[in-house]
Amino acid sequence: MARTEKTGSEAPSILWLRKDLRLSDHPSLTAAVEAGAPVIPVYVLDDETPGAWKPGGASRWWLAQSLRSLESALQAAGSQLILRRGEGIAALSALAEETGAKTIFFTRGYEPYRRPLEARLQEALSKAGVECRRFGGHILFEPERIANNAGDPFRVYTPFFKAVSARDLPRAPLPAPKSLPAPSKWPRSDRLEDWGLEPAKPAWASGLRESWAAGEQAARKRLLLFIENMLRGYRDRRNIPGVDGTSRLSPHLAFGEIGPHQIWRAVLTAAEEAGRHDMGEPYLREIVWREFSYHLLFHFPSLPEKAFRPEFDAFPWVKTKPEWMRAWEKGRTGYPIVDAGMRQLWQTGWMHNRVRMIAASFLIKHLLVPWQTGEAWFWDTLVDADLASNAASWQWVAGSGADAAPYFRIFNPVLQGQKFDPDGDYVREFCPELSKLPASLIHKPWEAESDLLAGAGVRLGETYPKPLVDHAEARKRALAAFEAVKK
DNA sequence: TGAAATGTTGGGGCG
DNA sequence: ACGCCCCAACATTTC
Repeated sequence: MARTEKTGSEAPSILWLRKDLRLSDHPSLTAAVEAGAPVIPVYVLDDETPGAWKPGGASRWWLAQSLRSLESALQAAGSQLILRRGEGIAALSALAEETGAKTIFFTRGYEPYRRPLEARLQEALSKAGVECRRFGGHILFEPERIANNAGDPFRVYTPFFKAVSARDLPRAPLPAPKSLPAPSKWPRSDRLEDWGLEPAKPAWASGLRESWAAGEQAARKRLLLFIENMLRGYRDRRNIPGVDGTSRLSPHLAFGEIGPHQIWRAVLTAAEEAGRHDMGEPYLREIVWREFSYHLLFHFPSLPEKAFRPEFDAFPWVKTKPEWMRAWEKGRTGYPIVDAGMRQLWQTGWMHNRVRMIAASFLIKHLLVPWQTGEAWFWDTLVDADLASNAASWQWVAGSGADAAPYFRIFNPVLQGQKFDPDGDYVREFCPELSKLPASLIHKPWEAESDLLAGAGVRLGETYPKPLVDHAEARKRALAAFEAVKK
């Protein structure tokens, strides 16, 4: 029987990896292994499929680290990672032909450009006699299966959360296979170094290197650390950017180094063991926000480009001022909490969620720059860049999204700073030129007496910028602009 | 997962 | 003692 021929001439399967760079809790990997044929894992760097959101700079850096990590994990399991570059369908068709593969396994995606890609792949390969087998795993529930009583997708978070909570618990995570059956002959692979995923200037990536460890092992370690030390205090600490109170799992989730089922199960188990059934809820609500974003993107594929509420198409954005945009990007707006956030993003590829809301609100409402412009910057600079979460969150802040913050809800960057960074620790870390200011003034240095500023070594307009816009004036202007979208 | 404007209340100063 | 005003402090409404 062919079954006894472990490494014989049996037709192999291809395991097409994308945002599922892990071995555990990986339904398509498990299915490929259980199918019994040799498995050829492949990652295709596809910068050519039209309409795709190509990974930005920070994501490409992370991807390189993650692929390295995955490669060694696969080797430890007796396998390899094949790297190919090019248009996805062509690359996979070629690989199937080279290897004589009869089946291709993959995890489905929910982005608008991935869905036609998967459909066309299936069409192309079936003509060549190759079977496509598609699995879930990236989110908790398939979007087709979650709907309200009318059969429509949810547009409001709370009912969505209730509907999801009422379902059976997400399935138990799958264990990683001990080993992957290897083909007798491995196909050619690109060299990762030749892909140029990491910036040529090492200075740019040094902050990323210092801040993160990519890969499945690091992801699981972080989850355990978070559950062990931080879950209990999450409700109170999650909004304070100056403390390490969040999970920081977002980049691991974005690349599929860990799956939401694993997180869900681990959090619930920890809560049960602590005898506090509801301990995990505040954090799991955030996981469900991610879920909600994916479902929204699935049902409304234009979410990354177009306002969910069409009346916002008429919004009178200010004609883009490149120098304002540059100031925001580089953390030179003159509002310390905004600038600290934007610098954290630039240096570490990540920004605390509370500060994301403040910085995004500032760009949209104080500077009246279209939310898509900020979305594009985040897409390029975030290591956790994720089309669904990014698009849904920017639209949430803009007020144009499903279940969004009302437009007139305008964050006051001074009050937000004082409320969530009361001692100024966060600002001090990322805006060191302000670090000698007292907490009472660190969020509004322009109100400090000149000798106090001098004593702290601050020269407004030189060492640290004056506010780009006056808050009260900007607020009035934003509210006036809002009149245009009121029906 | 707001902020600011506006309204209300009640204590205390003062003629 | 009384009415009047001022203005925190808190509550409600509006943006």
